[in-house]
Amino acid sequence: MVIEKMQTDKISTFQQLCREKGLRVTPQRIEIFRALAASDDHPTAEKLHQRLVESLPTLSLDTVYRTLGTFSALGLINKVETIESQAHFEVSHAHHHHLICERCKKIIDFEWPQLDDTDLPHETQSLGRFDKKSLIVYGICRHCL
Amino acid sequence: MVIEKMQTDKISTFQQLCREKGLRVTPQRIEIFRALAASDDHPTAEKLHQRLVESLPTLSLDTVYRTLGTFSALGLINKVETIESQAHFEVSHAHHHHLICERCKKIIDFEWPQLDDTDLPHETQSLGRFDKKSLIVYGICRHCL
DNA sequence: CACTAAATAAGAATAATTCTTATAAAAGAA
DNA sequence: TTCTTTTATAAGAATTATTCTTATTTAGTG
Repeated sequence: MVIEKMQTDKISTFQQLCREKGLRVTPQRIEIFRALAASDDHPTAEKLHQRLVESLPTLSLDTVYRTLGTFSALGLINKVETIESQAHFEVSHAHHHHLICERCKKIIDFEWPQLDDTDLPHETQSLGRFDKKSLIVYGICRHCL
Repeated sequence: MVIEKMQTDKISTFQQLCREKGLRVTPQRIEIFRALAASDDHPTAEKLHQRLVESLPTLSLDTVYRTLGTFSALGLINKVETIESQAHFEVSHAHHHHLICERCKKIIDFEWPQLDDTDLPHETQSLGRFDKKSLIVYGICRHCL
């Protein structure tokens, strides 16, 4: 799978992936993807832009937004939803969920295959076809406790 | 519990609740709460305002935002997080999760006590104290199928 | 009824994101 | 390679969602 490949060698297969999807490989796209893949936090577009202007001084914030949107539409990255106004992003990898610290707003990934494999309650079946589970668990992280 | 009371008779106990919390009972607050309690969708602040200007022609959008913020801080209502930019709101009731139709963006409540009662995977315990689970399941609703 | 603190309306301000347009640069063809 | 076509970018304007400022109004209390 594409996603699996990304995990083992995120950057080197990136150009390949773009071509498969019909996307041009631009320095901006490479750097934005690289920066996001190298992030262990879940940066906002703004934050990524701040990090990237050092290596690409002319990079516009709009390009970061546009590029993240493109990647997200193709499933290369995910938007992480929080209560906050700014969207957070991450490179796609094995399906996972998020812990969010209510104090410092840090977002932590965790996997829960047991949840992924559990069927929704029976009564939801009549409501439509819902499958993509996204769990957010709020609390206080270790550092803020 | 307060929340339980709300379910059985949402409006009539509302004034009582405000007083307990030290909030003044204003026509705006009553109407905003009433309108939200009467909603079976999960309206945005903007949408609520549109509905309310008919009965309260001078109501400002700012007041809707401010009031929803106040109610939310007190736990009377919840902000529902979606990928979209606008926040959605609902009156608090028994803890529940959300189905979101990717096509029409409709938000549907469902309960899953089994999930609520399940402990998080063991390895999350070292990361902090996380308890409030909020599950969103994406898919296609019955009408859009 | 009068007082005081809190809430509101109105519109300005801010923050996040998207759009417009002219320029630049990938990818493919010659 | 060079040319051509098409897509992507930068810059800044525009839009959207939300919050702030300030003057005015009003709920709660004595």
